[in-house]
Amino acid sequence: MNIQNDSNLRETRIILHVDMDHFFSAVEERENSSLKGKPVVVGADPKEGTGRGVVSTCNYQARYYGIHSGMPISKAWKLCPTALYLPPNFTLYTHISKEIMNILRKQAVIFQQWGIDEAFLDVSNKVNEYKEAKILALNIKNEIFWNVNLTCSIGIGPNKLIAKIASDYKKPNGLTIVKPDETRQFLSPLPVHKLLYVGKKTEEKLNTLGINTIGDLANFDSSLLEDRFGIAGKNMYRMAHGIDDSKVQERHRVESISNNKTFEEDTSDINLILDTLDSLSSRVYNRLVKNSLKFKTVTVRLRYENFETHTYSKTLTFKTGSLLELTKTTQKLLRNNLHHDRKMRLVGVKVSNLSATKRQETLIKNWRGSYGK
DNA sequence: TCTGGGGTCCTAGGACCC
DNA sequence: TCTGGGGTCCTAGGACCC
Repeated sequence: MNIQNDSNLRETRIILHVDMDHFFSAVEERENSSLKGKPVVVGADPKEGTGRGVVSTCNYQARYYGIHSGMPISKAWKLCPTALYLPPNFTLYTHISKEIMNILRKQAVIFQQWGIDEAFLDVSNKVNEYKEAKILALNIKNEIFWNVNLTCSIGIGPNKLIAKIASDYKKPNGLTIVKPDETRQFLSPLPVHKLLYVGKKTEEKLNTLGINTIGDLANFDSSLLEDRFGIAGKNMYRMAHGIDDSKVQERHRVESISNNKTFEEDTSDINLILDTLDSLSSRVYNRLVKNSLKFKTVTVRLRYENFETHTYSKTLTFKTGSLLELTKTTQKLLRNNLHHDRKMRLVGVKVSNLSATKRQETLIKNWRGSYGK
């Protein structure tokens, strides 16, 4: 692999990554000022320490107690029973997210939303140097604060990877700039899990190879990484050298629609399981209709009490938008694969292999027509 | 610790076609 | 009688993201 050849490309772009600070709990604090200064946890109902589910987001006061997103809500309760526990209000968060994304989209022609509260902006055509990019970032922070009264952290770098790691470097309300000639120094001491797509499992495997920091990874034998991790190993090695050619681009096509339900208590009540499956199918169907989509593949997800999870899918011979077809298929998949000797923790329904219905095709055609495309 | 819900992408084996 | 090579689609599982 020739690292040198890529440096020209990577030095031509200036990318911003904008990340809202503890978004859900920040919104809750904004809506109710009496929460300010207190530990706030948004997530599942803790039920005095017996609740299931996890922490979605928590503010910095709650983090002081060791609480973090993804943590079981029962553990959060043990760490801080006096924190304020709130259920997530997705309707509100989605509404505010749209306001924020509209502000950001106006700042960059090349824009990509990433989750509900993050976005990448390619501002290469808008600013000439990092000094200008910094001014732009400060303006963005001001505009967001002025309009929605929330703070964000921004990272600026020569590609998405660097920008993303930089936005996480100083929080909350941070601004971190990493110029192309500073990337190596910036990345080197950071733990490998800071890299995009290096999660818990990959980090463990890397640690056993004696790789702990991104610097360790950059100095490791690239062909050995490729042998061990395949394409992912190749990408990791490039990332460790600060190289990332991926484009900032908005994705609009939906690949799948799914709904899952974890039972309040693990159950072997077949009627409850079937009723839940049907209601999940209906919810998925409603979203299909709303988006004018048809499906071809149906997947049922079963999770047992020991957390063992299986997925079973069936691809139909035709595309359909029929609720009857969906419920028939999910019920069949469930009946053919259910283990009756174990209690069920979760069931899920997913549709994929999606395509537009006639109605959506017409809408797209009209939209293109009105824009002269 | 006892693990949500909504997604995307990748891998690997097998069926099937030419 | 023993067995190709390329391509696509399907299925199941898994890692990762917010």
